[in-house]
Amino acid sequence: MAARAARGGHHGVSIEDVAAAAGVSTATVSRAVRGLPRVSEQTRRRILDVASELGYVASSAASGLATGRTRTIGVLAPYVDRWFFYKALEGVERELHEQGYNLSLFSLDSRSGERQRTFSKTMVAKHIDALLVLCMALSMDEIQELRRLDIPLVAVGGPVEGCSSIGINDVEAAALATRHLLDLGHRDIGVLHGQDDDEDLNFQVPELRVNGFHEELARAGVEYHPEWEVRGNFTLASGAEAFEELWNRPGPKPTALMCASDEMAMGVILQAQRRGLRVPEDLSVIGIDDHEFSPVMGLSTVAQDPVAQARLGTRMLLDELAGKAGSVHDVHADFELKSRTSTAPLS
Amino acid sequence: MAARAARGGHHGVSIEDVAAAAGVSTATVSRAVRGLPRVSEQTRRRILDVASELGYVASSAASGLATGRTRTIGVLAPYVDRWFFYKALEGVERELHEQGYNLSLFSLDSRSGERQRTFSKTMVAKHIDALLVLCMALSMDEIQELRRLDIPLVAVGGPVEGCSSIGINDVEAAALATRHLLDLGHRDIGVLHGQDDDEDLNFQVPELRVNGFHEELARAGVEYHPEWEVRGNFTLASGAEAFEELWNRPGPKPTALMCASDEMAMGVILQAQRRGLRVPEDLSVIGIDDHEFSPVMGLSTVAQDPVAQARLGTRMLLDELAGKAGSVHDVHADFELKSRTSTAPLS
DNA sequence: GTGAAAGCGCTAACAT
DNA sequence: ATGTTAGCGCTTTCAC
Repeated sequence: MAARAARGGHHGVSIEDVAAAAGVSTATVSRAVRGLPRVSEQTRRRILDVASELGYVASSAASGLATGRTRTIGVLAPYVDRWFFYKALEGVERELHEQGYNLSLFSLDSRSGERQRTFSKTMVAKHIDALLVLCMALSMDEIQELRRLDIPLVAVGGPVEGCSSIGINDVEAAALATRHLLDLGHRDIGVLHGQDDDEDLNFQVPELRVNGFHEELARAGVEYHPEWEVRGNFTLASGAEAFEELWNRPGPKPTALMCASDEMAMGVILQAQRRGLRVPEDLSVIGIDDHEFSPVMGLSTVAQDPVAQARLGTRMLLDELAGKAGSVHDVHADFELKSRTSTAPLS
Repeated sequence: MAARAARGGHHGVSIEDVAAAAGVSTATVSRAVRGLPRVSEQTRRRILDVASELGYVASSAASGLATGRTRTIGVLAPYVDRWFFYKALEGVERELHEQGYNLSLFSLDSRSGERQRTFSKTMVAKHIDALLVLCMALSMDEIQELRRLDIPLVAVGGPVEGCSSIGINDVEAAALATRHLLDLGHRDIGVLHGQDDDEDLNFQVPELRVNGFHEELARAGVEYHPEWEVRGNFTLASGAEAFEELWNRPGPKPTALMCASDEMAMGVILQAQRRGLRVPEDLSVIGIDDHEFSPVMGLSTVAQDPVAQARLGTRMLLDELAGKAGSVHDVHADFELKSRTSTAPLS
């Protein structure tokens, strides 16, 4: 109570206060509170007691200045209000706080003013010990800037040039989804792309998924219909619109649709039903992701786990910081077919 | 290029490097880079040039230590992977980065180990200049701890004892949803609660929404049926389960259902359709929130805007930090009925 | 096992 | 308008 009046600062108990109250030097307090050796158990306990009594918490600014470490890692993402991103964010957060690290969020999209993604500037720089990049579409310049930061870097959910990344093999995942449709006997299969005009998202992912689709079709010797190819931007609304566009085109319709994301697949299903089509009787639909709504929607999908991917990426960063050089490396995350009720054999 | 070799530090250009290169003192550099007065335009420009050439960025630890300010504000939330939360987070982030502030995320739920929500400890403390609390259920002890931090505090999306908060009037919002159903002629109305066993979420919100429902019913002189009251936890899955539970109960069924959140409302609709019910012909359903899926689902709802609420809360915090005492205060955010196709007149 | 003291890089009086 | 200097609170040799 009275202790804090001792020093001038109106705010915050310093290490000196603790040292004084415990009758030791600040060096010893420092060792004690950080659990370092070279402190007798007896003094350590006394110091810890005094510290907690005084409500002492080390100033991160001060220790950051002294050590050069902030115990904060940054997350760079184009959005946070989209499935993969908020899931991954949750994963990073959990892993980090289990290790006593802080998470600093940088969400930069082209919406945010003059596209002044000055992240390596005032923002990211000197603030964080490592950086995790979530499916950002980065220009070469931006990547250069990031690398110049000279801190551990890892990408999650989409490759970044010259930087280890963890994520599923998008080509294979899309191929698996496509194969599922083929296995059910479908031959007239359309595809809903994931990319539209989104300049923030990692551009490779959508492309890779469509490649997987094409490859699998080719492998099966099934004809590819460009007129059944349509574009969306990963959102539910875009899925609904894409369906509309596809169905408004003249000519025959596909019996199955492979969508580059669950959100779009759900948009397709909803819009199809509104148009009086039955899923899966009239149209089979499969997605990629396994959104939390998918089980209830009965959406068949190729599931991936962003939380696990993000945790893994975070752990690599932390290991690297702990001195285990080479901890950060490329990893292909698991994915798995989940067959539900939005897909059925061709009747 | 060669400049960084000048000093011992292998990492990072310091203010001294810039000062030396520009032929001025560190004090002048400090003023110049922060846009403070008392620097001639000429020297300022020279310093800025040198600084950018050297890639100088001030160490936040050092300036934090010197000023006592971190230019970081914290966000405390039970989840980040749920609608209100990721939307609000997006809002905070945008507002913050426009002002050159950083966002530090603390997501604490009872899942995270031994419920050691030690936020006021190592985590939050000394790390942030202000804190925004997102619909957290806080114990009295925890609230005490937070207040002891002695930094500006604001709650968004649910009242926190002894702390200004911004959010919609949940009672009125629920009443509005209920009134919509009444106006359509419905008299047999069920309600889907928002709370189940969630100890992390702010407990008041679910309760308030149900209160609004009850009050509106009473006001209209319509009988309340406890057997049409069922509980969920704000998720889609819980909505589906709740519908199932409700419909499995013996006795007559309601013709309309007021749900405490859109996610649950969507779960209800999906499950109802699976059971062969038509929405809205056989059952009208209304939610609260206006989830991004709701327009496509045709879900009628009482819309609120978490992004705007979060931005406002953030701005208040920033204003308070800027010295405008009293900037943080209670605000009731807007909400609005959006009538779509999940509700229809009683036939 | 413990203490003294020199920084870490910046800011804020206070000179000039 | 610019420079000097004394910290901010912690960590970390290096003595003892």
